Amino acid sequence: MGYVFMDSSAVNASHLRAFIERIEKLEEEKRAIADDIKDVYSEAKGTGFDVKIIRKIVSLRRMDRDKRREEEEILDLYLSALGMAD
Amino acid sequence: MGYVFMDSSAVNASHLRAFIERIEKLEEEKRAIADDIKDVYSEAKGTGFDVKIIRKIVSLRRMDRDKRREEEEILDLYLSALGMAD
Amino acid sequence: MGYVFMDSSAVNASHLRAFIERIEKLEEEKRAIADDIKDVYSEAKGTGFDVKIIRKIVSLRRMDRDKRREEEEILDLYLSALGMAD
Amino acid sequence: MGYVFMDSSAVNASHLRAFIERIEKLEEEKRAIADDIKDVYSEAKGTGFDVKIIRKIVSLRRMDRDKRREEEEILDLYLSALGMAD
DNA sequence: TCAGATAAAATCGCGC
DNA sequence: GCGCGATTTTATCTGA
Repeated sequence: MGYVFMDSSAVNASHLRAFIERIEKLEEEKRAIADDIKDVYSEAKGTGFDVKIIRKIVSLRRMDRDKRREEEEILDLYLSALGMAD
Repeated sequence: MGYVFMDSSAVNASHLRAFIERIEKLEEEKRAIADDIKDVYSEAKGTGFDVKIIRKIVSLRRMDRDKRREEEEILDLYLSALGMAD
Repeated sequence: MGYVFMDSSAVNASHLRAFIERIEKLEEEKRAIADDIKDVYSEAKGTGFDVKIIRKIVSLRRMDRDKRREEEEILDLYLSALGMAD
Repeated sequence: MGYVFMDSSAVNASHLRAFIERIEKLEEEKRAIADDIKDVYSEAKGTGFDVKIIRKIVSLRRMDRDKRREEEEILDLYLSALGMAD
């Protein structure tokens, strides 16, 4: 703000503003990517694919990934419980 | 309400009240079951089981069920797309 | 399991299985009630009510109840402190 | 795939695969940004800010933006109706 | 444009 | 008290 001496409210306000700007910038980027995803679905649809099926495939592949990760986590839990954790 | 002739606001209010009471009753039941679930976890913990592991097992089994259901759904989608739906 | 003598792992496994089954049964019941609640909202909607508003009413009433309960608890604390608890 | 002559199924499969990969890549990026946002909130919290309040501010500012944009759109409509659109 | 489904954000509640 | 997972509420999207 150009002032050398600022009371703590001003510092706070300035910090707060910075946080908010970073968040809003990131949210804007996120929204842009969401739009890109929508575009890809549209393009796929325009090429004759069934969007519903593609969504389901993507969803199933995500579930596979999630399940695999959860299985690794529970393995770690088991090993910990057995005192064999790395 | 005991009145034979009610204007539509009264009818509305009465209906609204009935809906709200049904919802609140159901939510109370739901809360009671959530408490029961908590009790089972506590009991398991008291028997020496690791709650975290049980939660993970329950979660994995739920994922299995979900995945199986999604796979059936996508199969239906494929069959529909091929004009072979039942 | 039909065996008279089981080692502790088997006992453990059997207990664990029982806990998991109880939890899953309760979770299923909870889910069923959640569905019922959704149905009531749908029915209300079909009767011309605004679901969003009903949700808000239910939420406000829940807050009121919680507030009242908390006030009663504070009153109990006061009474206890005064040696006048029931 | 290295083949000059592919039947249409292979072409389809290849196209489908490409769409799915693009979607998954974008979803991964989106998730990464969501994580970044969470990190900023955490950082703000660590600096002593109330996350709930920051969320509310961000939300209000978003509403303002939407409202402003909507008002501009309405203004454009008016101008169009008057044959004064840019 | 609306309902119904899907996904995201915010909130709640638990265990550590 | 804080992260983390579950739940709930809100917003978005798609197909009719």
